[in-house]
Amino acid sequence: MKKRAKQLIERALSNAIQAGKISTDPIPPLVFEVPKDASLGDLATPIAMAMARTERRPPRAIAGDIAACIDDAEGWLASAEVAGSGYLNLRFHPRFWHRCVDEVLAGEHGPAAIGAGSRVLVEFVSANPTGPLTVGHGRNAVLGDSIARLLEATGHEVTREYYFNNAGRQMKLLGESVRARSLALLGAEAEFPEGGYQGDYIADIAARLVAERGAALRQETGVGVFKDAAEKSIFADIRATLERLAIKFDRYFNEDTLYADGRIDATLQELRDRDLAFDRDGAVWLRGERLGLDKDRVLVKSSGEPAYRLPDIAYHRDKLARSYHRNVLVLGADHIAEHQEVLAALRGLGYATESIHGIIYQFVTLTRGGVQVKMSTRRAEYVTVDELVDDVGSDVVRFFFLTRKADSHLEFDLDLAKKQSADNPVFYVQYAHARVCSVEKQAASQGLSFALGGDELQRLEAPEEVAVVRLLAQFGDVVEEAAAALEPHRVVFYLIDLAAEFHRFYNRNRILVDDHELATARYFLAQATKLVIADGLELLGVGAPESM
RNA sequence: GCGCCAGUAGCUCAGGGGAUAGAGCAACGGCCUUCUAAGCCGUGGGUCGCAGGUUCGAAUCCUGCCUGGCGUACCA
Repeated sequence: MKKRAKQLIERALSNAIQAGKISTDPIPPLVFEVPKDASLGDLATPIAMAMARTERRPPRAIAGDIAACIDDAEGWLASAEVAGSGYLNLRFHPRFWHRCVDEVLAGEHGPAAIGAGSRVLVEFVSANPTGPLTVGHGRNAVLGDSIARLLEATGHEVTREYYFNNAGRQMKLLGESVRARSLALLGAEAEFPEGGYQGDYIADIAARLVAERGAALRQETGVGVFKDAAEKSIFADIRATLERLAIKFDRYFNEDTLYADGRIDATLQELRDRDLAFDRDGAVWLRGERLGLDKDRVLVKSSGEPAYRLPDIAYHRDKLARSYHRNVLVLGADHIAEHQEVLAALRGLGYATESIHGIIYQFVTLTRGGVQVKMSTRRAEYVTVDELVDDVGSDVVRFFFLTRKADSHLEFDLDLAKKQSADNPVFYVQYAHARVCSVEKQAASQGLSFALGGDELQRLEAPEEVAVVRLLAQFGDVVEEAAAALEPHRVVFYLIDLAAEFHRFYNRNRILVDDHELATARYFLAQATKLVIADGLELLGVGAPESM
């Protein structure tokens, strides 16, 4: 919708310049907004107000000149009026709306391929394989996957990647925890490690291992067998959980490969070569001040083990070497500092980091009975994604996580999600889709069939009918803007608006009326709505049920 | 102390230079002999955290302050 308006006004502006009516150079950005009050028109631009100063004329006069220069040969506009303190308000002609419905029915309503030719890596989840995915990981997973869907829908070539932290101290601790539980099952003395993982899943893994290997485990001196079993088991569980949310990755990048092929050492050496790393107290440090950080940070602990940030830097070097046009990564708010360190180190190594877009989402607050629930994976105090999906289903979980922008804290009220799931707006949107399907069934059972032959859509004259079309026409704009901003929540709010307009239309008008021409017009309006809702829900990874 | 994010209706949140600030939930009152009432219509509800500043115009941008979350680990 905005695309058409933009073409018209851009041409009007150049006409006005040629006619000597406007001299501002350069012209300020041409933006359109949908007026809150539909009586003001379908689209408005404050461009004249933005030029008032340089033109040294009242905005209304400038807007009038632009309006007079509009060359609308195809007749899309019904009017272009100057309003308020200098808005130029456009109102589309009914034939424009009919065209929009036609486009939806023909499947031509989607966003433009603004990302054509652009290769994008989306890294998300990247949870350590030390336990089940929790609510916080759920937000990450759903956000990342929906961002990837938006990018794909706008023509980007997307790779979904999970950075698998299967190296380091936490994994060792995980192995020790399993070892302790296993030996206990075999009746041997085993001290549970300090700060070890206490979840039931550890005992389950130990039980399976004992069943498989028996008493031979008592001879295991290392932790390797236990760690490998735990990693394999937990990884399988994580994958299964993600699949329940309809999330699949194209690639799992294993952290241990960075150790195996020497890239950790190579990265450290390059940092040293550039004097960005130095030794102190038996550890190797990243030189903070030179990189614009507030202090020095440990790269290699005095124990000889790299701290987490060194492999992270090496991993990002690998990503950049793969030359994606954009590198999106989804991170919890607790990783902000680390993200800044990685970016600083990369710049210090001479890399351009403009392609990296970190989406930092704020924490999920979990409340139960109005009281906040504190979570800790190690103490096994958490609510898992699996539990949520068990209780309310994948659609509700996904939709819920996407109804807030990443910057906002998200309160997940467990009581509300579990007991009153029918109040969730996801049903409101899905219901609109199901209602259209119901109308289709009803029509079929009555032996009615509809076809668009010519002017039927002209019968869509009621305000609530036009209001639905106006929203349908915005779908492409919304998806493009959501993809550009990497903000799936825009699609969520759009769908709620569209569902609301459809329900209003549905309640005020019967679709299958005796007047066949009118019934045809309404039937296809409903069809178009159904198609757009299904497309929108698909972007969110939420199903569009045919009946509810 | 420093850094990032947030503060908008009773609650949860959209809007993030532009027209009279919106939605859902909660409260109250209406609407099913007719395509799904998981719906619709109506009513009430606001110092947009506070104070300055920039601007023709500020919930929106800038500065300071207050409150909350998260960081500020030789945890990841």
